[in-house]
Amino acid sequence: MSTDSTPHANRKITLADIAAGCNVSRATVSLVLRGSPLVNKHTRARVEEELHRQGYVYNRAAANLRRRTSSSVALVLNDLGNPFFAEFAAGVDEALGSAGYVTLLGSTGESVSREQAVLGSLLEHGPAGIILSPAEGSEAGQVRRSIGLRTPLLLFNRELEGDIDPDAPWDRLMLDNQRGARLATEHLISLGHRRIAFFGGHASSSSCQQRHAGYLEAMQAAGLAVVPSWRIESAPNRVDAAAQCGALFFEQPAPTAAVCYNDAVALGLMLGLYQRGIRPGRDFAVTGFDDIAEAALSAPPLTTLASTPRARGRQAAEMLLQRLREPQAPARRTVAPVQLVLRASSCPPPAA
Amino acid sequence: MSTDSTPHANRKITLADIAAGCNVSRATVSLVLRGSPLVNKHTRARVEEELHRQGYVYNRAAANLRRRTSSSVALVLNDLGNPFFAEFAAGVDEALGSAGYVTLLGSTGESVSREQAVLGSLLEHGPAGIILSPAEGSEAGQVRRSIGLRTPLLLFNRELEGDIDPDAPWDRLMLDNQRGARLATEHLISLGHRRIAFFGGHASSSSCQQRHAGYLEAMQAAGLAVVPSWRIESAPNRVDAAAQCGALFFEQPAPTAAVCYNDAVALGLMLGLYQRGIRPGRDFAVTGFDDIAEAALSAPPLTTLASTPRARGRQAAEMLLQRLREPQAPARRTVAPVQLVLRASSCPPPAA
DNA sequence: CGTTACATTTTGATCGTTTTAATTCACACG
DNA sequence: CGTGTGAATTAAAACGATCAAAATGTAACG
Repeated sequence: MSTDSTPHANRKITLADIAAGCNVSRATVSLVLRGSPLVNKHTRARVEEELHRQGYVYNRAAANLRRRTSSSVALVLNDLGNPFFAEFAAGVDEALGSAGYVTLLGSTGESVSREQAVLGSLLEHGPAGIILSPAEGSEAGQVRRSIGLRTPLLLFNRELEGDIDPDAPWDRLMLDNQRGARLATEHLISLGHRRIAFFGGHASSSSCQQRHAGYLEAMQAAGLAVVPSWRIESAPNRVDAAAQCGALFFEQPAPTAAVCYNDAVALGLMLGLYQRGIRPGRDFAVTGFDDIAEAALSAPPLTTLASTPRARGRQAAEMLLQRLREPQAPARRTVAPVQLVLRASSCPPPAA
Repeated sequence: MSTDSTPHANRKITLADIAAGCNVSRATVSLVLRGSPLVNKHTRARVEEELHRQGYVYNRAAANLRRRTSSSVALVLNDLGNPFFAEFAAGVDEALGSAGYVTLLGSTGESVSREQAVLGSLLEHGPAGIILSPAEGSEAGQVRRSIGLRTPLLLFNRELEGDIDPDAPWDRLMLDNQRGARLATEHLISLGHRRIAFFGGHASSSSCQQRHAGYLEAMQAAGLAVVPSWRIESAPNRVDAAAQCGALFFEQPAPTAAVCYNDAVALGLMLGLYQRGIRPGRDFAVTGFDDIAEAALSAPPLTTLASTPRARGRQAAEMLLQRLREPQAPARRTVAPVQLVLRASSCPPPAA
C-alpha cells in the first residue's frame, strides 16, 4: 500500500535506502554524510535532499564497528545523589558532548561489587575511555582486571586501594586535599582555637588520609597537641556524622572546633551539636570540604573549601580527551586547587 | 616474539580468536556465550576456559547491529546540577542497570537548542528509548521531529509546549503538582493565614501552572481573596528568587505567607527575607516543593512536598521498560503522589 | 588517435556478532 | 547394509557503515 518513496515505518532507514532513492552507490552517500570534497556538488545536493526526505538517522554503532573507533566515554560515580558529583557529572557531560562523545553513565552507590558489575557492563559497549570516581575500598588490581589495558582510565577524587605507585598507568585528577585541610585548620588556629578535632570520613580512604595529613601539618606547625581521641571516624554522610557527634565530648577538656572530612559530615555534625544544645558558629567552630550548594544556606552558613565540581568535571573530560589523542604519553597526575570560603560556622572559641 | 597464545596486546580479542584458540567455529563460541543448551558440556568448558584465558570482552555493539536490538536508554535532563534531578538520574540508572541496559546521559542546562543537539547526538547511538525531562520552552513538534516515531519517549516532570493532547503518543510520569500545592496552601490557611502569595517559577511552564492551579483551588475553596500582585515570577533557582523577594511587599497589606514554586525558590526567598530583616518561620511562613536534601537542613527547616526523586527515577525506568515490552499499548500518563512534610518554616501568622 | 591526467563514482571486502540452514557423526533399527 | 534419528557443530549470509582499489567518464595533450 505504501509507496516505495515512503518506506515502511517499521524499518530503519539505512544508507542503502538513500542510495536507492537517488541512484547512487552506498559509498557516495557515505561520502556525502562525512562532507568529503570528492563528491560532485550536484550529486551532493541530490543526496542531501533525499537524506532529509527519508528522515535518515546515522547509525554510529555500525560506523564505529567498521572504523574500530568509539564515540562514547564511561562515567562511573560512587554517589550520584551527592550534589558534588552531580555537578561533576554535568561538567563531564558538557565537555564530552562538545567533543562529539556521548556519556555512558554508571553509578555504584559506593559499593565495590556494583562497581565491578557496572564497569563490566559499560566495557561491553566499548567506551573510548573511562572516568572513575571509585567506591570506597575499590582495589587497583580488581579495577585493572575488569578494565584491561586497552581502555584508558582517568581516576577522579580518590586513589584506589593498594595503588601506592604514583606512576601507575592511568591519569588522575585529585583535589588538593592536604592543602585544603591545612588552610581550614590554620584558619581555626588563627581565630584562637587550640583544641581542634578532625571529624568524620573513613580513615582508610585516600582523600580522608590526605585531609587528615593537612590537619596534622597545621597543628604541628603551630606546636599544638594532637589528641588521638579527637580523630573521629564516620561514614561520609550526614546521618552517621550526626550520630558520632557525642564522641567529641567523651574526654575533657573537649575540643572547641572541628575540621570535618566534607560538607555532608559537617552539616550532620552541626545537627548533632544542636541536639546537644551546642550552637555551631557560636559555642563551637566547624569547617567542611567541597562547598556544596547547601553549605552557603545552612544555619550557620558553613566555612568550607570550594572545589568547583563542574569545572573539575570539564577538566576531567579534557584530560581524558587529551589521553585519547596521545595514548603513549606518560601518566599525568593533576591536583586541582581548592579555596577557603569563610562563613559564619567558623567562630572564635567561646573563652577568647 | 609473542607466542600466539598471548595475542598482541594491540588488537581486541574477538570470537574468532577464541574459536581459533580451541578449534571450534565462531558460531559455537557464540552459543556458549549466550548459554545455549545446544552445546556439549565438554566443549562448553573448553571454550569458557579459553574465553577467560584470553580475557575476552563481549562486543555488544556488534551484537546489537546484527540482532537489530539496542541495550541503551537515553536520559536527557534539563538540570543535572539540581539535586532533585541528580537523585532522579541515580534511580533511573539503577533500574535500567539491573534490566541490562546502559544509560546514555545528556544534560541540556535548560536550553532548548542544546536539547535538540543532545537528542540528535544520542539518537545516533540508537537507544531503545528516551527519558526526557524537557527544558523550559521545549516544544512538542520539535521534539517529535528530532526523535522520530521509532523510539519510545517517556516524558518526566514537565509537559511539552503545544502539547495539549493528553493522548499524545508518548508516556508521561508527572508529579501531582496541583494536589501538592493545594495541600501546602490548605496547611497555611489552617494555620490562620489569609493573605497568601504564590511565589516563583515561570508562569509558562506546565508544572508552575499546575501548582498555581492547586493554590487557587485551595484559596477559592476557603473563600479567600487572590490578589494578582501576589503572584510573583522568577527563574526557578535560588539567586533569582532572592532578588524577587521585595516584590512581595510592594503593596499593603502584604501577604503573611508564600507558597513557593519549588524548594530552590523557597530557599532563595528565605534568604531574601532575612536580608530585609524578616525572619522566615516566625514573621513569615514559607513552603517549598520537592523536598531536596537541603530542605531539612535550612534555617528554619522547610515545609515542603516530598516527591522521592530516586523512586521516581526507578519508576520512570520501569515505565519505559514496560513500553519496550509492549510497544503497541496505549500511552500511559502516571501521576506520582506527593506528600506534605511539615517543618518549621510554616508558622502561624504573627498577629494570630 | 592513443595516452595521460583528473574528477567522480562504484565494487567488494570488512568490522564482530547472530542466525538459518546445512552438515557431520554416532548409533540404533528393521 | 541402508536409513532414520538426534545431538553437536559449522558455513555462510546477514546487520549498516567504511575504505582501498578499481572503474568510469571527460578533457587535454602530443
